[in-house]
Amino acid sequence: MTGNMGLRERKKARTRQALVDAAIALFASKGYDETTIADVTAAADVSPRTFFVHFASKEDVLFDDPPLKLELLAAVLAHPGPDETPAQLLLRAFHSVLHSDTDLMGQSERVRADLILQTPALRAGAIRKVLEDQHEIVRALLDAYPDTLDPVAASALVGAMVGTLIGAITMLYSDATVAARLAADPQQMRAELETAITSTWHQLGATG
Amino acid sequence: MTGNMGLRERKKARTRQALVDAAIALFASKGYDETTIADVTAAADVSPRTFFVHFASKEDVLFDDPPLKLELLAAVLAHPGPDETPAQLLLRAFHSVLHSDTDLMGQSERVRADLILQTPALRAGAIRKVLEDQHEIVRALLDAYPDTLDPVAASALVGAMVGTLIGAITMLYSDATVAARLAADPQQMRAELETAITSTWHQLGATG
DNA sequence: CGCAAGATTGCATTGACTGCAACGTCCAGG
DNA sequence: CCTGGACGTTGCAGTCAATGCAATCTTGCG
Repeated sequence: MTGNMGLRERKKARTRQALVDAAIALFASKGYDETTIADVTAAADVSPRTFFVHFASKEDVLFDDPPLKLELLAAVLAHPGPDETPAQLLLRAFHSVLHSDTDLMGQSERVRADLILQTPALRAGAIRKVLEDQHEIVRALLDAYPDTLDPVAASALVGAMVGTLIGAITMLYSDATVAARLAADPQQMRAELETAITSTWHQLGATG
Repeated sequence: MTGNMGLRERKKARTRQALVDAAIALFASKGYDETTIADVTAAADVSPRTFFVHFASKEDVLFDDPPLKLELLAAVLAHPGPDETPAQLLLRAFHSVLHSDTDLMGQSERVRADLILQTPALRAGAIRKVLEDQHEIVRALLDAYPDTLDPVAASALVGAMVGTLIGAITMLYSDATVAARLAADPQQMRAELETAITSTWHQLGATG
């Protein structure tokens, strides 16, 4: 991957990475709002104008790679089992992503998560991304059940899943003691999310 | 309410309303990004500086009154019935809000909803507001079940409800034919949301 | 009337973001 | 090898949102 590009592209990738690293370091030490683009570009030793060649906005530098494994999710959604309900399919897709090799509690993930949770502007940006992804999930789900599922129901279903996860994750990260416990054991995070989903859905089903 | 304030406050309120009206009119005709604060203040016949006396940001002028009836929600949540589960309480609170006299599909609501759905910057802002509200709902729910409910479960539960609603509402508004049908009959919106919630939750409960 | 509080305004400044044109470097075809 | 075009980078000028400060004008009250 990285090896077979020309010197030109390697150089470009290096400046991009320098910007990301500088930005995260500065955001973590000084705070997001207190860090200017000029600060970041100075630390990365490039011109301020260059920042916007690589990123569309200040917050975009933090969302370099997608946190959600959309492709994997879509792949699972593409093949519903016989007699599998949409909700069951969604749950199975979620499990696939959860048990893939995604790093959920790595070092840089922690720093990023802290920044996002602490900065209102970043919170909004992160959720915006998630909502965009949500739309694609809905589309994939509708493709899986083209005749039997109506759009509103599909969107509500996906919204419920995403909402459950966001609710759980938000609380897991914001509670300091819980966050510390999770940081110690990455496996714990999977278990937490697992029980959050199953227990929540079970309770929701028992309202009728 | 409006009558017993002095001339001073009435004037201030009038200025504020003039700004809101001018902003919505201009946003609707020219688009949000293409409308500057200077345009709005010129149309409202006040100084540009005055805008920020009334609103903290450009998007705030659209979120003048909260779309979610938080107080009502909190009031219901404060009095759980005996043997009522958290999920049941949440559902009951949602019903209360839905059947209050809130105008869900009024003219200005439609314009606002369209603007928010079409403008990325506004989507982010709306979500920020919803997340703040969500946090308060979680707190109210935890207060209702201080000993038996753990924070992560509560947050996941509320996230599921809010997520379900956002998913349904988004699709209801973005589908043009559906939106037209709803605009004709305001009562329809309530029914639509009602079935979205109950049917979604029922399906989620049948995943185990 | 006269004064204090509050509403509005002007001015200056910061910082995100954009369009444009220039300048250099890399890479391919001859 | 070397030359021309593609591409990464940069500087410059400009727009616009947002903020702090001080001045001005209006309202309400003694």
